[in-house]
Amino acid sequence: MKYDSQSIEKKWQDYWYSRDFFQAEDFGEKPKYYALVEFPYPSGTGMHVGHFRAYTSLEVVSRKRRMEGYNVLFPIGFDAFGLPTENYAMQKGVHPRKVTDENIETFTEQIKRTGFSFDFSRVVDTTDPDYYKWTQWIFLKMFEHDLAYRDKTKVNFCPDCRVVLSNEESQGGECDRCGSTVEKKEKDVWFLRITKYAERLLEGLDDLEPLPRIKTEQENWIGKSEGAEILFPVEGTEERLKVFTTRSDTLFGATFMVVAPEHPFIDKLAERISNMDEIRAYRKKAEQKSEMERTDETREKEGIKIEGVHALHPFTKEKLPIFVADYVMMDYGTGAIMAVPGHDERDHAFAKKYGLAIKEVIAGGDVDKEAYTDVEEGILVNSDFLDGLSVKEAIRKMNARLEEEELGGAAVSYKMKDWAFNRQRYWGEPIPIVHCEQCGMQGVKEEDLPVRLPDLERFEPNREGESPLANIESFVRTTCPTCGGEARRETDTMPQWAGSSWYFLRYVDPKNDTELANYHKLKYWLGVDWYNGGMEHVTRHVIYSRFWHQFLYDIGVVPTKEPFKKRTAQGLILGSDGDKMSKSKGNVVDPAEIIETHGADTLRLYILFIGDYEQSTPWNDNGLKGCRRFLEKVWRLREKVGADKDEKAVETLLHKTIAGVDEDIEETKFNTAIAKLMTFANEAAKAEGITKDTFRTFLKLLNPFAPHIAEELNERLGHREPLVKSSWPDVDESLLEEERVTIVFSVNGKVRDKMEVAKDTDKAELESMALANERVKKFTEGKKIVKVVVVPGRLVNVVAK
RNA sequence: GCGGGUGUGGCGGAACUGGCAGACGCGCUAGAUUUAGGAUCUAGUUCUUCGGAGUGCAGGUUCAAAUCCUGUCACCCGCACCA
Repeated sequence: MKYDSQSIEKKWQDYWYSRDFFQAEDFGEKPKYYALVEFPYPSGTGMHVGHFRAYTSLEVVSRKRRMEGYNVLFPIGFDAFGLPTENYAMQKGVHPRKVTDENIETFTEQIKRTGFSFDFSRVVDTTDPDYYKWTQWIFLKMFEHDLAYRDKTKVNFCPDCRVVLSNEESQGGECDRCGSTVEKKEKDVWFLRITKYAERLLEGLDDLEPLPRIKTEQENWIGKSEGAEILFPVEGTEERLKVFTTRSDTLFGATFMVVAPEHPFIDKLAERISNMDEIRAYRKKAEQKSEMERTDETREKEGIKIEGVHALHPFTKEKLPIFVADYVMMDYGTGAIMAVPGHDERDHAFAKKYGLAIKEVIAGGDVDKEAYTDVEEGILVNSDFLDGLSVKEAIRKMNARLEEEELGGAAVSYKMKDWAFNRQRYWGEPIPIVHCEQCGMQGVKEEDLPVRLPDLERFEPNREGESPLANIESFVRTTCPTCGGEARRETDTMPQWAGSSWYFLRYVDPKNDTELANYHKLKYWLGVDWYNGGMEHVTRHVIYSRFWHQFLYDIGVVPTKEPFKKRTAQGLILGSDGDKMSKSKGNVVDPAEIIETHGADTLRLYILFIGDYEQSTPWNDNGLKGCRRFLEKVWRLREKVGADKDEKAVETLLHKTIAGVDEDIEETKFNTAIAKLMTFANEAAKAEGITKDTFRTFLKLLNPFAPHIAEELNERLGHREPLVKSSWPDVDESLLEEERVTIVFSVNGKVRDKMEVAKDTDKAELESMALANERVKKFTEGKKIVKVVVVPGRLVNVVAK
């Protein structure tokens, strides 16, 4: 009978899904295992092969864990708020709710047709009021703990459309919709005080088991740098200009100061500044510059001297000119720097351009020519009480001295900024805040959650750059939860990151309507044992969820400090032309189509066999066919079943395969695991016959990868117990050892001959065998044998001159 | 610029702790089967002047290097005037 993947797959999917085989059991007796994959954004185009690559890995792990006797939680859900749905709704006039529901249905169907063993009884949808009620609840708690606050920022604003644009919508300073030049508009927006958690987010990385690069990426994002803050008095005023520096040792080399254009110090001293007009013009120019322009490192650094004010060196009392320059950023450090041209390259270039003094305070280079930045060798000079010290010692001494004299002291700065947490859009969680003229900003009462999104006909933002919600009087008008007076609702919604920052907690207890999840259930299931997702999410998404989790831990809602124990990331699947898949290039592979033509098992297998799991790799239709051929070969393999006893070679190989497949799965080396299954199938096909037990063991190994065909063959073999309920095979260590091994004979490191010998042949014996070997003799002829290296079980190397 | 990663046949990729480079798959070649094609099976497939040479390139350590060290080039990812 032919291998009919379509009917087999349908049959087993019905069987599994109708019997709840994949439902996780709360407080089950078995050891728990929580495998988590990033939930998808249900777009209208259906699932992408990237989704499949992300899910098949932990799908294999989950199926293996169940066979190993674990109580596995392997959930799925939908991160369904977001711009694409809203834009689609705007264009077509269909409500985002309807679009979302349809897309979720399509995704669910595609997932089921692949045979994934998700627990479908725990599906979450971030746009469901029963879900976003808790997203809002967490926000309220953060608001109560002063972690959510409002502040002004500059947003991208299109003067023609009169809407606020995201960075993606305003690339190159032009509005995505109408092409007008985007303006920067000052606006009150919401921030989450993630910087308060910077140190803990850094520390917690030690408990995560990530790939080294994931860890360094998170460290870079947090961007901790240790240095000092120093106060510079401003001559003739009470003002003191605060700078952050990592090189407080070079303080005596500071010859001027630079402040960011936005620095409030400029406004404070406006009256004393004689060239304020010039500075205002420069400011305006800097403001119009896009981030890209301002951060273009090839651009010559330029600035403007502030006339009329000087800073004073805290120790020497020397007058230091102050410049404004846009290469200093307001949101890093203190927005002001002391410039040490002798020992900083940027400051050096700046000093040369404006003819400023360059002072050497660390001996070792020629500071007239270039900045000397070495911190290992240099010795302090021209630095009063620091002379003769190394850089390290000088920093320590200077920081202590600064503290003593109340001029500053050691300080830490983080690159990470607070998290801008709102959008002027409809399709997101409403921020549960009420503005009352009497009481100010008030959180909505817990019992009034969720603040539901009102039904809308039109989704365009209003003309002042506010969210479409601002147009709905019935939504906006409310009463103050504190004084009961008239009040207005906040109309901004949360960004897409919100719902995805805690979804893995909800899977644990998805239907709970009195708390986000029951504490005892969380205690049973957390932490997530293995979390897999895209490389592009390993910084932001993982940091954001860790931040929320740490906060929830602090207020006693979750029992673990960190949410995830292990994080991996799959590489991209490129189009067969080696380019990123995109509609415009026409190189997109549609997984739904592949399932129809080749079958789900073939797709599952190929997507893991395609290459190194963490590396990006191009799609290849022929490779896909190869996987289908392998399954057909396995299908025919059952004709070999019936031997009473296995050939010794088959038996050994089987156990090697068990050990190898097991290890490879744990190390995310799925491609080699599949290669090992192929090797076994090839050998078994060559044997006279194989036993029924051996074939069943092989099917168990295949089962996590290609469960439909494995179940079908298992059943046809006459086994009553389905593989989904069977146990993972054990390795018989005694069978792994082969009795005979191949020894390589080499001369001067070059292989000259090979020989099969008994495994336990000793060193002396191997050496004499090698020296007696004809080929070895030929290559050592006329030479003197200097040395013989014997590695038992592997090789003999004869060194001859 | 800084940090991380990767470089191996025609292609995707293997190679434990330094010990037979190229597993497995694709593609290709020849043969069998077939009216033919497809499918399947068998054999072969790094290059080669048959001495050898060969893991981006140039050195080094070692009896032995894809693997360790130094330098260098290319590509990818992240961050980026970070004080």
